[in-house]
Amino acid sequence: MTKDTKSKVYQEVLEEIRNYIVDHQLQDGDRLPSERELAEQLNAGRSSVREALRAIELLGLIETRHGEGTFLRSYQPYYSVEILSTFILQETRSQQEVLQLKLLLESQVLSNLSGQISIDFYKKLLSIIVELPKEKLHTFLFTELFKATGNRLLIKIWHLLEGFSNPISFELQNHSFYEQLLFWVKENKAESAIEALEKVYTLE
Amino acid sequence: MTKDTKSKVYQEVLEEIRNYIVDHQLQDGDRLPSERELAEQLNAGRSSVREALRAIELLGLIETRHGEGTFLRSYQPYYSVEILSTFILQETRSQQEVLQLKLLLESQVLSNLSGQISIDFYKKLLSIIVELPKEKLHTFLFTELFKATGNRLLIKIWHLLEGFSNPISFELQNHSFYEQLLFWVKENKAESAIEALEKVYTLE
DNA sequence: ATTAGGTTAATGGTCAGACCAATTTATCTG
DNA sequence: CAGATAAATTGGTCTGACCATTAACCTAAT
Repeated sequence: MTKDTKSKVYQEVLEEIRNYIVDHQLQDGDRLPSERELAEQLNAGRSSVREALRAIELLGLIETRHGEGTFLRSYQPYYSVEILSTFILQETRSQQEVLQLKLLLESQVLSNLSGQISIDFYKKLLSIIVELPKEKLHTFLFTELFKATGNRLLIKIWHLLEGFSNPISFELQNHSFYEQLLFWVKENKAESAIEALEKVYTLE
Repeated sequence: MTKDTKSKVYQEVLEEIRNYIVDHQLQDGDRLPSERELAEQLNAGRSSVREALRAIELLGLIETRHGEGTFLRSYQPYYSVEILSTFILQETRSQQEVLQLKLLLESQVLSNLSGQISIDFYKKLLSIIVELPKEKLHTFLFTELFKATGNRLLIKIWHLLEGFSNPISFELQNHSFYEQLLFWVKENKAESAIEALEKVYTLE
């Protein structure tokens, strides 16, 4: 018996596209082969190729431009956030897990950067924070901090979690909260920052 | 000029399906109309309907069963996360970053469980460790520890990192190393454990 | 030589129809 | 009534056709 090796064509296409990207070392903005080319190369129908592409598109990994082609792009939660938000609301458990992991990553970055950020960087962030609207504070600050760690993979995964958790995120904190957070990190007091952050995540 | 009002059909179908679910108060396990019904009701081609359904399926919101139909299911981000992760991992390609993130997650779980594991659990793990071959020690121990945290998403992502870091993994440690690690966690000395773990990851 | 305008080719967007495969439902038969 | 059989339903896939948009090319007027 050949086990459950029968996956749908569009899933195989998904795999192949991934391989193609790897083999050709495609970067953000690079163009994928046309739907017709892919269909022929992968020995599949164009409709199956399209199913795969639409799925990837909804995830926000590619961008399609009519008449031009299909292009790779840096991950951006696209429609997915909107669609997912409708469904997630009931599923508190998985949502809880997303938040938990998000908190974990954020705590770690605070810890990693504790006492490691320069005065200039600190002042720069502070000056931007002041002018930002309340709802953008969290994303901005942590995006910058994650960038500072230099780990792109970390950033991507965190962004991914951001996208999934956005609609139901925790209660918004004001400017002083994030200024305090940043201050603690600068002063090598990440424990205090993490503690405060955990409090925000767990109250609901 | 009504500018950006031209969205793709499959996106409108997405919307309509969402509305349908809300209007009919569908629960997990409930069945959606067939592809042909949807196509007719929404005045769209079946292929467009399928593009929408495939996209939702990849997101983990529905499940399709050949010959039966399409069913709502509890939201599980893990499937799409897997796809996304593979894309992201392949894209960055920096094994260093993978290891870094993997260490991060492992450190965090050690810290989380520090002083939290029961004697029984400790003894049980210890007894298994003794009998395991050297190359399975790391995966086993951390799999159990991650399980203990109860976050399935966390486990999933960590497993992915495991898979990708396999070829370039660090030098294998012997049994006593992992026994020591576990001991530290039990004794609420996660700092020591993390320190030892970091040393293993960074030497090369 | 430059440029404006139009033609052509490539590409994504969409639909219709056909056929297969898996499953359920209805029907027939003993 | 139970089991076997046939029909209908549904997802899975491919092909071909046509439209809309874009880019590339070519031509002709300046």
